[in-house]
Amino acid sequence: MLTADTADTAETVAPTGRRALARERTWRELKAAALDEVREVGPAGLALRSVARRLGMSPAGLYRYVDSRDGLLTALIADGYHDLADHLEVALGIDTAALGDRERPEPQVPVVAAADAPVEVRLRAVGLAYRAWSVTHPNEFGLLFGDPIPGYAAPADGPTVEAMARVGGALARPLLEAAAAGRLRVDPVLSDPTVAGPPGAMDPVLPPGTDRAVGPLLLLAWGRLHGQVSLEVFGHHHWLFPDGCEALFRADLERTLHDLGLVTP
Amino acid sequence: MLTADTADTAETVAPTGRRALARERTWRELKAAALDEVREVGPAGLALRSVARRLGMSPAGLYRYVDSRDGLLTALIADGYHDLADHLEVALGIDTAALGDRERPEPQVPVVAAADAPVEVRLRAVGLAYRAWSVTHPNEFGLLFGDPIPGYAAPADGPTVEAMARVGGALARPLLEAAAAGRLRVDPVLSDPTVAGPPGAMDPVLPPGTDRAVGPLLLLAWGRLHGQVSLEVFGHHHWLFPDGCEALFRADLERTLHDLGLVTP
DNA sequence: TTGCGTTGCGAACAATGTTCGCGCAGGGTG
DNA sequence: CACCCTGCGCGAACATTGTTCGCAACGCAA
Repeated sequence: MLTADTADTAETVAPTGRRALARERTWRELKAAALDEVREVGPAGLALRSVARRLGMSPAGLYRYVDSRDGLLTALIADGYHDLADHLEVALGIDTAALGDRERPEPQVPVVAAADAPVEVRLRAVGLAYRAWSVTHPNEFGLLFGDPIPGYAAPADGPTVEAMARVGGALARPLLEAAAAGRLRVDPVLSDPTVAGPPGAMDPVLPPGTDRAVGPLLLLAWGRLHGQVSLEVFGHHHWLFPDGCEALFRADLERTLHDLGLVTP
Repeated sequence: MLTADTADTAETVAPTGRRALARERTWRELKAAALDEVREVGPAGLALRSVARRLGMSPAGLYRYVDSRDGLLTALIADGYHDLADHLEVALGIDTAALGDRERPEPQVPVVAAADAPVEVRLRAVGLAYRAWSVTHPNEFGLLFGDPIPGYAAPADGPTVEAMARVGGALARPLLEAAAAGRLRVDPVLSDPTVAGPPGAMDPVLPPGTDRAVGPLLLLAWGRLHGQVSLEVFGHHHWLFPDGCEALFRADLERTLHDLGLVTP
């Protein structure tokens, strides 16, 4: 049983067969219902019996598709990473490589920077898209970046890390372009082996052979974006800072562009 | 009933009386047991019945001290903010103003910068202490900064915001000192009213009359610290970056000092 | 001592995740 | 075309959780 996972993770075999199609459809409906519930009550409030009710199904019936509540959550996490990655790629003008069962490419993002735009414009676009997705999907953001579900560690080959590698790859893309164009000012501190890590780290995100300093630079920029967004989405900025969150985010983003040497003061 | 809350939030009346002392003691034991459980199984895994078992109490008995599971969580959140603030203040050489029932000032932090140290040293110290506490208290970090508990909004006058204001105040202190010394380079973007917010925002953290740009600067620096720490603690950095987290954090911190004009390249 | 407020307990209720065994229908195989 | 059998869904059940209610015991003040 639970062939849905294999059909979802590795889409090697064609999902031919009438039965497999029905299974796939209800599996999608199940995830959609669960995602609706997460949107309403948050990741911690997701109840299997409630999504069963939405589907008009028995609670036990769900276990033909899911091995546990946490398993459903990890499936939603993987989908969430893919959704975020789709948005980031759209912001970069990429037509969302290899979208499988999720049908919708997303039109509206604050800034879209085509592939021939200058790198600073592209980095700005992907940063703003990161925030825009997070602010408009707070509960999914919590699902992806909030408390990890207790006792769970993502299997290194699981769909979760592959999906997360996609968002890392989208964030890295402008940096790689800048590095290729020689426009990236690399801080000597970041090239230090203790910072850059062993060669081969970041392999799932960065192509092999890239400058050792790009990895730390990516994580540094990502961490900055993420910090502002995380504090804002979880209500820590908004608490003492009602309306300036986006402006503050833009200011920090600009500062980061400057730190990377991509823009002159 | 539930006089413990009032006795805990406002310690106006002396807790005289033999009974009040016993009540206070079991209330502390209760919070300690709950905190132990949070440390072991995470905030989402905290079970009232389990802490009741630890205390050798009936589950119903807990409700003489707690109005709900979420109420207990908010009490732990407030305590967590205070604990973090204590660590930050210790790193700044302040003797942890007004510690009430929590008895322990904390000796070991990576860097302690006395009040007469240069501001950049002090800001470094508080930043490193922020990370050190978070990394050594991952589940409490998740409690404070992870998913907000569903449907809960901190009451504006509650103990939670007061405690959080303490950590904001500790982070702000070096910035205020730098501003007072005229050493803070203020980005004109950050003085813009749309970024700085209405006058009077950040009142619980910053003393009135401080430069309007200090608030955004604080949130900017805090967001940077927080982003790196959050990604690290929740396992997103560690996943593709085994050992360089502290070095990366230090690099970003140094970059931030530079952005603030507190250190020359 | 008497009385009252506080404290704790046992039982109970609703809701949750999860398992087990059964029926049943539909699809691939003879 | 007929058959079997695989997969799907269900009902019931069990353990565990948060929470409430009424009752018993106890400390403290009058």
